[in-house]
Amino acid sequence: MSVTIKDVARAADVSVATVSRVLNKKPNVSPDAVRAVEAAVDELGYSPNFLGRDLRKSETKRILAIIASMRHSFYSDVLIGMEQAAIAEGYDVLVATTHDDPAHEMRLLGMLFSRSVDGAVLLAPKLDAKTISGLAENHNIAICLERLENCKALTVTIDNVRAGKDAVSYLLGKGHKKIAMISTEIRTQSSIDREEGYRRALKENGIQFNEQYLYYGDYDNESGVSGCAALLGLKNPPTAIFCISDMVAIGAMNAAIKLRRKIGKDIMIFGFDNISFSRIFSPHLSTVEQPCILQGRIVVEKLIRNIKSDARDNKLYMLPHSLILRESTGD
Amino acid sequence: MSVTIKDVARAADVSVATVSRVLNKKPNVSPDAVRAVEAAVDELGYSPNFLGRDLRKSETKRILAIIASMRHSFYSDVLIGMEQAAIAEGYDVLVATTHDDPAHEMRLLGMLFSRSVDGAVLLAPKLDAKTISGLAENHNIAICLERLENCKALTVTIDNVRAGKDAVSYLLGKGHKKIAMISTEIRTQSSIDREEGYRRALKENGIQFNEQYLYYGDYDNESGVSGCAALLGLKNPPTAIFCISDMVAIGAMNAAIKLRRKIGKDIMIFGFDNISFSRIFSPHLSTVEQPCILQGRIVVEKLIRNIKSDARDNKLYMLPHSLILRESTGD
DNA sequence: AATTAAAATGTAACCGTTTACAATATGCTA
DNA sequence: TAGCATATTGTAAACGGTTACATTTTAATT
Repeated sequence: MSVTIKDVARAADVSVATVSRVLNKKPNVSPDAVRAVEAAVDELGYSPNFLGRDLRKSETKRILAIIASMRHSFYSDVLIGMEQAAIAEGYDVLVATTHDDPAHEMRLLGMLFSRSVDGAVLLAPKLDAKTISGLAENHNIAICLERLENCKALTVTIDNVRAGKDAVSYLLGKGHKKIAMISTEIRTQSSIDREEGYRRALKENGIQFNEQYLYYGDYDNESGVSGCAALLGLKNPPTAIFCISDMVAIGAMNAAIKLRRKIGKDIMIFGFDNISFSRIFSPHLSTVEQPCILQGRIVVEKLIRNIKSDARDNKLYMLPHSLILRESTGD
Repeated sequence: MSVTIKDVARAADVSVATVSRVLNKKPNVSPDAVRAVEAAVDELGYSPNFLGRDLRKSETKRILAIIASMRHSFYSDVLIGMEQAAIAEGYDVLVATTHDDPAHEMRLLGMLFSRSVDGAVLLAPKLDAKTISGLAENHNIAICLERLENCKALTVTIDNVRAGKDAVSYLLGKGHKKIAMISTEIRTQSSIDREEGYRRALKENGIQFNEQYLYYGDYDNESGVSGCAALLGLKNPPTAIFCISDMVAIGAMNAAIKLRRKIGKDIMIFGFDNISFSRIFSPHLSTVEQPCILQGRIVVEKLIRNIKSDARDNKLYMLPHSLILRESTGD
């Protein structure tokens, strides 16, 4: 059917070993042989079957990035970082989506178990810590953009407690005392951590936590709309809202505008992620920026180190975040 | 090192053939053997090495989707459709990004040539028609979301000429005579086609094409901003603008707002893609919707059919689009 | 020219599966 | 119980590469 290394060997009148050596640019092969092989390769339009190679070498030089969906655009930057690091080491990055289904996430991890890839990075996993911990003992798994409590697996993320605290502290510093938060119903660790940061900032400034100021939704726009509407409808409404994501923050701004509040004046809105829309939407959104590209680069660098060595680094790495201040907080 | 089918065979006290039969649920294997093998598999934590299997069977049951970047969120829906069709046929879909670099696109196609995947779908390819035509002769390649002039490769897209014509005709139907278009500098076929649709709509309604009304930028927000500003700055400004993408349209709306035009009244804006932001942004955007999920599903169905048979279907399929009318055209 | 080291090449085993084919075990019929 | 069909099992050859090792060729040294 398809042309193999044997066909090339025959055409070039050399052995398969020589062909392999030429193809892999190994030393100790004569210029004549190189020419003959290259000619045969062109002639026949040969390209090596990686299944054979990968099987023999027991490595694929491929890393799988497992993401929930392509909707969330900041995965894009993480991917860029992952690819930079991967290409530098001669690896390729493949992406697969779980559509928020832990079962599908597990199915995709099957590519790792079946040795179709050398390692996998879970971007914001849906599987629980215990499961992943177990798998990470025997496989090259890493987690990025999220941490899992009590999960012994290589993890690269930011310090969401600090990030939440920084954002809220900034609002406090501007003199706000009535600060609300729109968080998520789903208890991801990043939400828990950002909430914890919110609480700590209040506490350290001697402000009593107010149950009514904590609204639960999801990461999407509609949650921001309904959350903001609910919060501003309170008898004693907040003057600032810290949102779990930029999408939520944009929803919140839309709701505030509809209620004729002057954003950045009557009401401050703080987002999280610094998605590209946060500076397209008017007013421009203040937000927390994660170093996405860097996280991607680091996680792949460390994962590849794990793949290459037998000692497994399964530590937690937290990278620095930063605040981006724009119109929505009056800046 | 790692546990193989031989280890399982030894532990279950059967031959590797029997293990393989159990694993693949082949008939004619005794209940005893099934039990023994399953016990051994659990015991040893065995999972089959697909490199071996794939090599032997010369198939991977994997399809690669090659996209420019994850920035453009509507790829997400196409992916969903692709996965639906793939999973129904027992295939997996992997994604890889080119970052708009044709060389990288070619590198990724290498996964196809090296038989690491059974087929590849190019979502909006950057390689030229001739190159792809050549490759498609010997490989299972398909194109989606874009067509290439004179490219003999399986293609699934919409009729962009009609789509452009429909959008502009709608504006004409509302009585507008001065209709501009913001297109792209880069001559992708979809841009060319949508422009052609724009021209045809004008022509059929007896309106002279006005060079000044055709602005060239890219697919991003900033092009919309500068394009709209330029168009509205003309001595004889248009009263409606058809934009090559929703991102551009949103930029255009931002510019129009800044210039204190009432969108949907003083100026109509029409987008393309129906991205989720088009109904979040205020005013809501009128736009052309492509059947993304359907395109994904169809392209994979047909690609898998090609993979399974030896006859190669390399025709062009155009799926129906629709107009979504919202506030930005006064609806 | 003989000796020897170095360079180039080839042979064949191996990676982990699947599967054609052969061999054995089982059940049924007469 | 022999004879035969059928069900179950095992053996070994692929699949397409890489690479250790053996072998041949070439170049260098005397």
